[in-house]
Amino acid sequence: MTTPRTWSIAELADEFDITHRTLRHYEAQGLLAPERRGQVRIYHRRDRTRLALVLRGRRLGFALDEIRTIIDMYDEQPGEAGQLTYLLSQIEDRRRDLEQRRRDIEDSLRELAEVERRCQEDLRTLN
Amino acid sequence: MTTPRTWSIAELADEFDITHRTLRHYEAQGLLAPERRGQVRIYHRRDRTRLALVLRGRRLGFALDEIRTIIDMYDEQPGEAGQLTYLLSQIEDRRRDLEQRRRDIEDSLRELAEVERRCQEDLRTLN
DNA sequence: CGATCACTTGACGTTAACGTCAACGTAAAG
DNA sequence: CTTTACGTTGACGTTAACGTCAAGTGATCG
Repeated sequence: MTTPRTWSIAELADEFDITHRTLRHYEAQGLLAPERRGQVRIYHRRDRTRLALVLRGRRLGFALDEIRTIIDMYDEQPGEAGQLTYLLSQIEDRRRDLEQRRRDIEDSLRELAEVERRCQEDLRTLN
Repeated sequence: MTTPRTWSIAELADEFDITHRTLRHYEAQGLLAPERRGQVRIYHRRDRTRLALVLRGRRLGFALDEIRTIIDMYDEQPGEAGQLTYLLSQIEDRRRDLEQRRRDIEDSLRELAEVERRCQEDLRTLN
């Protein structure tokens, strides 16, 4: 039997190319909650996964507290029907947001391609 | 012959649901450069278009100075071959960035769909 | 002609997301 | 046993992107 792997703060910081300050900040914001061995933080695979989600949210330009509510949606254990329908409405909001972003991105990519085309054409006429 | 339409700061702010402060801020950052009739700003269709690009960049989570360099890429009139190849490399960087974001978004959408599915299943078992 | 808009500049305030010390604990290594 | 490495908690600093006054200007309306 193998003991499940854990990480120190420096190991996680290295792997994801962030600082320990960032990790402590995320913890202070309630995004992570690593185990404590005395004073020292021990990150489990679960923390690692959450961190990856946080960083993806960050790449997408979400604020940290938005990210928290999103992530909390994922591993919530919902009880009653009211909470479930509320969660579903939240999901709808998120989906709309993400789909708007996707449209924005695809528009941007199309326009980039157009600029690139003109660029290469200009380059050819220079030769 | 119809005179081309222009906008006041309030009209643009209303239309795009931002404040005049935001518009002045974008101008201070070099993102917009409306005409001046005396002291007063007159926005032309060109400014309107740039504003739309800025706001799209903002929705995508870009910083304002990134947005400026991106937008400047669009309506630059490049002369020599060196600048053209440099511009092409910039375009490549942007494209990579945007494609990463698109992947992130599609992953997020997939996971959202999964959470939604489980939610609706839970709802059914409650009935 | 005084009031009311719509607009202007200037300057300081605010929030988020960390950066950057300072000062301390602790465990292994020489 | 002291140095070194790695970790910890404050606490204040910084930057971006505006918000929020305050105080003034110019056109128009009754």
